[in-house]
Amino acid sequence: MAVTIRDVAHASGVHVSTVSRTFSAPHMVNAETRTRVLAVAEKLGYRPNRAARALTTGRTGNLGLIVADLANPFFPPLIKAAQAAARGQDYHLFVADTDENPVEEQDLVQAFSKQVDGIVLCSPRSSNKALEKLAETIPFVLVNRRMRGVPTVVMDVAQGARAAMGHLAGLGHRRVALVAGPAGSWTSGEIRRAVAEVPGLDTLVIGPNAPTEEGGAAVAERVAEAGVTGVLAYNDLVAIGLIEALEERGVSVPGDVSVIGVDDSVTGRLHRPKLTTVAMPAADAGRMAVDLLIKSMSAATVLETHLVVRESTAPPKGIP
Amino acid sequence: MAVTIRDVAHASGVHVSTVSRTFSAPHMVNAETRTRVLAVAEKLGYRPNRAARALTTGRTGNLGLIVADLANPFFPPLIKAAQAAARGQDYHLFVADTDENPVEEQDLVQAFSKQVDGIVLCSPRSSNKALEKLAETIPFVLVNRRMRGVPTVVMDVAQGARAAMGHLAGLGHRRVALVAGPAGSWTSGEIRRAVAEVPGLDTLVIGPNAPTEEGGAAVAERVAEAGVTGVLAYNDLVAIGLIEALEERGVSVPGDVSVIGVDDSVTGRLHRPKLTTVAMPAADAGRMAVDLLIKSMSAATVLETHLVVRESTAPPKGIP
DNA sequence: GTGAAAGCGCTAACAT
DNA sequence: ATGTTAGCGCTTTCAC
Repeated sequence: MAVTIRDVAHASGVHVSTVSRTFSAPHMVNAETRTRVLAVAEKLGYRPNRAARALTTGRTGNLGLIVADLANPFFPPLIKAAQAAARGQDYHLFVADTDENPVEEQDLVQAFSKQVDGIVLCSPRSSNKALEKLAETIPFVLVNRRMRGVPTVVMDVAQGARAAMGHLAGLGHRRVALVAGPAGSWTSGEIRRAVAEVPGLDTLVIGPNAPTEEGGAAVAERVAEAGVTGVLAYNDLVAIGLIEALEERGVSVPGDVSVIGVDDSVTGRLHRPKLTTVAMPAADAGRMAVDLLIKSMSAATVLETHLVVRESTAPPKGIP
Repeated sequence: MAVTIRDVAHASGVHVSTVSRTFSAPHMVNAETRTRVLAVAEKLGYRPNRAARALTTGRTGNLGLIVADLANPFFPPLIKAAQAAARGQDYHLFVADTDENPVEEQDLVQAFSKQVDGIVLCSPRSSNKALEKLAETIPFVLVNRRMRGVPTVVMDVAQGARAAMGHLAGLGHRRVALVAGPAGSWTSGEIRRAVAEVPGLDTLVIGPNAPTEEGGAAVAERVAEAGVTGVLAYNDLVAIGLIEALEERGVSVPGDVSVIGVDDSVTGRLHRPKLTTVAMPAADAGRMAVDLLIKSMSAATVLETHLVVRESTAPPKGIP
């Protein structure tokens, strides 16, 4: 068994509460007692048990971040930024991956719920109903999913999608395809809705598809046979998978078919041909989500009051 | 405040211990009491508090995994495999990123230590001495770092590095460079040692360097001026950064300089020219590390006994 | 099969 | 400034 607060108390001849205070409210304990306790603690290798502390204080000092797929290059920049924001406010950030599985997603929220103070849920795949239930359990912030009553950070992908389709139209394309993302994805829905509004384009929607290279490769056949000359893919991975599979079939990109991705990931930048893509402010989203989470967790927002001096007050009589 | 075991006990007219048993030892409670308790718990939305449970049982059901940089494509496959292995044995896996910072690394181990049952520490950057101290706190398994007394999974990168240098020698290269990795990296040390043994090659060692594209790009000048015709880079990211920076300077790859990476990451496969690289069994490492960790945590390994029948036993007298 | 009670490691009033 | 006491939510003897 590890060394506890009690061992330290014994060894330094003070009470447990004094040891406790030495760590959580140092200014409340006599300087020389403090140094003695600290020395003993150091010698014994004492480490406060944060889980036990959380039991009384209700605060763990941890945040959770849940993503659909860590291997998707969209997420690392978001995670890194979230982490930096968390560290800057003295929180630790723990990450988990749902493998695109809604059940696992809900399970992970539960698993996190008593060990973190709040959760950032990125691109959730669960239904709104399921998310609403979870929201009662623990504070969370959603990224790329809009939901009534839950703090949210979304990226205006609709605007990007319209720009992408506009770019294709401007190049002279008329018959194009949208290779959509997975079923539970809010982003994919946004893109679908957005492209429907772009005039002058005959848009075939293909999907839902897995948000991976495999997902893109799997629809290459249909894209090649559909007679489209332009494609907007759900994300860079899908775009790349599609491009590679098209070229295997002798369809050249962008010679025969133009392809646009979404995310502006490192992967897309390194691919050849260099991928035209819709840039997503992932790092900003990560940072803001954490800031929002921490803000939403603070017990109450304190609004300033100010004194309005009118005519009901005056110096007491006798004071000129 | 969330609903606790006590609320459920009250509402279902039994004692807390019965509710506790309903969840942690269902067979010890009467079937109809159990269904009643379960129904009430469901209605109230009761969730066992795993942190509180951990306080008495000493078991959290969580594992931690710490990596130097989530954005390095080497890690996601490792993490995914580790996660699958953990889920398969009913553990949750929480991931954290140290940003290549040894202090942060130690800090994270501490932060994890009371909320997980064990930690997989991948490519640690801390000193052996620091790691030894941490190893007393909590069970952990090291990946790509060898240390006395700590379970370890390492990849035989030395053999891969020799093969890489052999490949260059076979192609006729004589003056080559090793672009090494960061200071704390065991892998980088292994590679350095390995390449020193390869005969017939005049090897310039450049480093330590950051294990990123920037790290590779930063040494392009030196590589170009060193008059080497072949390079082994610490990893794929460094190799790619180097290649891009060389080509910007008009040095063609592999026309003027051959470059080899390490990791066989997705990123390397998608880059053009397609990267020659040393494949690392990252997924295997992730899976094995988790298996090893769980095995090392089990209180004791139980060895089978068997009965050896010799001559000291016989039927009782009177039984023919 | 279920209840009573102690205790996991820690913090937070309340005393002194 | 320090000690006392009562829990936080849960499990686990020990009785009955």
